[in-house]
Amino acid sequence: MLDKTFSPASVEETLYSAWEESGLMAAGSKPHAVPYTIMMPPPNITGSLHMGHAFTFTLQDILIRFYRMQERDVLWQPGTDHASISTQMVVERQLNQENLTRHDLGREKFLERVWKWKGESGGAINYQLRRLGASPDWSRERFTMDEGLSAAVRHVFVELHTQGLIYRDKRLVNWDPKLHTAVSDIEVESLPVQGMMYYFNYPLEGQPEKHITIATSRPETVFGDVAVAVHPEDERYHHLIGKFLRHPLTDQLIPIVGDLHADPEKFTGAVKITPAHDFNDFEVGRRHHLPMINVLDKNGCLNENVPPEYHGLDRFIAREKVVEDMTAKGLFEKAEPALISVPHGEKSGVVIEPWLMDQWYVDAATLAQPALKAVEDGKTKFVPQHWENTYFEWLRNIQPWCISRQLWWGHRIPVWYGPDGKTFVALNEEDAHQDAKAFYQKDVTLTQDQDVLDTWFSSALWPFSTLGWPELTPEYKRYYPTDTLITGHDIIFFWVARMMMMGIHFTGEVPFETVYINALVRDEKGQKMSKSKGNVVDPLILLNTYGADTLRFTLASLAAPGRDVKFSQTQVEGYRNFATKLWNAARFAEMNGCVFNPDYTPINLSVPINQWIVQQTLHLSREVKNAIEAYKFNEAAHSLYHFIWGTFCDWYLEFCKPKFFGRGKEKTETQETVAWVLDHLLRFLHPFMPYMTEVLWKNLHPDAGLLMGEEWPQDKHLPYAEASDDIDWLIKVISAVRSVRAEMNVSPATHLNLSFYDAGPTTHRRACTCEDLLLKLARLNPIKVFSETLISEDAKGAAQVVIDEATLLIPLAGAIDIEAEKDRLNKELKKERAEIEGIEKKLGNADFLSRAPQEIVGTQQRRLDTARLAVQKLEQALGRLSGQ
RNA sequence: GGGCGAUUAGCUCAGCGGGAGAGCGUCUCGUUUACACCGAGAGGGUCGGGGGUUCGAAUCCCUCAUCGCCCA
Repeated sequence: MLDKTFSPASVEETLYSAWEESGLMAAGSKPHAVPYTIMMPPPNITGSLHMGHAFTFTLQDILIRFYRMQERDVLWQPGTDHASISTQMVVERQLNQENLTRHDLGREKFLERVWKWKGESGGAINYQLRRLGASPDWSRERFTMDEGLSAAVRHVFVELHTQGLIYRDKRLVNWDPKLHTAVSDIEVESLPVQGMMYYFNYPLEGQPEKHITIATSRPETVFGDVAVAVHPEDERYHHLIGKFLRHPLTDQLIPIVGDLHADPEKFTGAVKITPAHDFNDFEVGRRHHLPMINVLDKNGCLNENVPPEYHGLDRFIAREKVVEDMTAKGLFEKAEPALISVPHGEKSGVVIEPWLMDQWYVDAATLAQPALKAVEDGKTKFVPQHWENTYFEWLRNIQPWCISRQLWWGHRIPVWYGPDGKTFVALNEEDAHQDAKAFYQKDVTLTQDQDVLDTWFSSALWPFSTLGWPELTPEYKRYYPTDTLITGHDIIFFWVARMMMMGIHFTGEVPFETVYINALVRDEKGQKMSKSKGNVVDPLILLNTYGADTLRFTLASLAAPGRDVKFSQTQVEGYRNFATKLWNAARFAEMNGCVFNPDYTPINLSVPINQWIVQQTLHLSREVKNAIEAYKFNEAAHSLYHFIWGTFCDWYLEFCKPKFFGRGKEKTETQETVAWVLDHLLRFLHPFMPYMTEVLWKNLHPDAGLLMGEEWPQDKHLPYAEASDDIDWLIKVISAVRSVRAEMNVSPATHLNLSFYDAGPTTHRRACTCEDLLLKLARLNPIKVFSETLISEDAKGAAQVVIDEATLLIPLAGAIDIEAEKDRLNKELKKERAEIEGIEKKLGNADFLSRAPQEIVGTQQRRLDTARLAVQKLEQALGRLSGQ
């Protein structure tokens, strides 16, 4: 016997173990089936489960469980990535508390420390994922720094280098002065900062009384100025192009150049050029062959390339001193407050410095071309499609990808340097030595590059490196290319585009057919959840409070494509209630002996309600299947909610009650049908609510295996159209009587009398076959059905309701309020007349008749006929009332 | 400045060319072989404004307004 309520906490852990031990999560158990593969975006090892994870992994698990039930050979590949910066920061913070730095330990000891941390506390998120009920193939779990995946990284590096697609270059990088590493341009966030624009006068060479006024927000970089640019067509300045200025603080001569970068509309129209410290200036410098003077060190302090009194000053202190000195020299014009866009490191939060240095780069522009084409040609599709614009935009304007990081934790760059600085790129040190020996004709000492690779370099290989590539393993051949990738839009640049580039370049195939971009989860006010705002909802608390099924169903129901999700707890409560509703329905079925009969088939049923519900159930099956296949998780959830609550519980189970009172064939058929429908509903709902459905499944099929391993029902055609219409009619009649009862303030306890007048043969038949249900659910005394028209005399003190051709008469005990009844009928009449007016207008339009599809015209005609009949009947009913 | 998206019932949102919908909330009433985390009934909207295309527009196009997000 089922408990009075479902208690998630008491079953989830046991069930999860049962699933895991069953082997059903493992790929490869159905060798003859078509594979279905999702590469789980690897959370980073420092992460813990947040709502975004809960959302995206719920959707992935729904697909995985669904396709598993569709008899596919499913691989959901789990794992974690090593997150160079974040992980290193976590461990460095620990060291700080011991008053140590990583330099005190040295590289080797530090890495030992990181591995130790990883073993103890890294990847906790994978246990939290189990709480959510996620069912990936844990036996295949991978980590980006596993030996196999690391080998793939080295292989790719060496190959790309051989092909000239990885190279070393001196360019501006985004330098993080706190973390002492270069970071990717997409890991830099521009934030508006309230700052100052300073206006300085740069005297003209030979005419010290004249000057050009430039505006800058970064006075501390003046020592790196090598020119001043003006727009070539700016009338104020163009005669000065080619002339020189005297640098106000260094006395150097710097040229005035004409360049389109100078915007005449902005500030003074003249801009100082500091190629070593600004990305735009870097380009200007290149165009005009200007020197580059680096004036900052790795900490963001001024270096030896500045006058001695500035040497070593922090950039922000130097800024003030420059302003003071300019003022002292009389070259300070003014300063005004301005909102300035300042680059900040996403991880460190400090102001990023564009800094000139040698780094390793990937020629992303070349790799981007096939990646662009693959999406343009539809080989990979984005859902919702508009996200392809973001992908296109980034790939079409892609910059060289700086892949070296001045960190210790990560894949060390497989490059060795000879005594003279000659580089040897090799899969391992031994190969490098061999190459070096061949080159130098003797043994030499090699030093490996100190840097590691960007974490995304290894993540970009995830779809195939996890499958054993570059070995052509059976898994790689079977599961690659994969089917679906689900991830957030914030990761299109970082990861999706890079997997596409690497995947196509190295395997010749796109890594996935479909990229589903899931929405962002926001708080109930629509704000991004963040720790600093304190509006973070912890999914683990929700899992503890409501259970995994409720959280999953809530998230699925919110997953309308292309729209951010506003998450509030009241929604969760609503879906908790839904789960309880299903639970109680299953209990009700059990209490009434609804036992599943393996020999039951839904094709030879005799009881209309059973014919009706099995037909509806198969319709639901198609609806849910289509919705999931189209990634419309919200529609699938909505269909299930509606069917289970609104159709199965509210109507069907109520219809069953009178049948359960009886005995014999009708009762048995109904009991078995309830069990059959429940069986189906559990299958449909399983991808969304795996735990509760599994418990109810066990209760329904004590001897069967896990629902997780069951199949989705086959589609069937059933010949029950008539029953379907009959039950629709029955529901209409019952609802009408209930409505009259409520509007006329008749106590629900009272049994009413009901007669049908003007009844045609169908109504006679329906009233006869459905009588028991009608009496019970509308709370009526035995009904009468007449083919004759109702006369005024009999309508006295009664309410009248029109359904199809028939008029229902409901005599109300005591005096009926005739005015209230007239109002009620007039309201109906008004509605119907408005309907007629609208349709007549359409049908009176010759263009409509000639141009609209026949099917539409037919529908309108039928609607008009129905409405006209209703009006006629309502007018008669009103006429009878007026006669009293 | 460029791009993308949003604007529909009190709130949160579906619908995206042919009958304005759901959940929550509100109001009224509660007789029942599961369920008060319940049942029955009701009220509530010129689908942001304006223009256009179409026989027909919440739905397609243009424009304006407001609000988000991304890029520069």
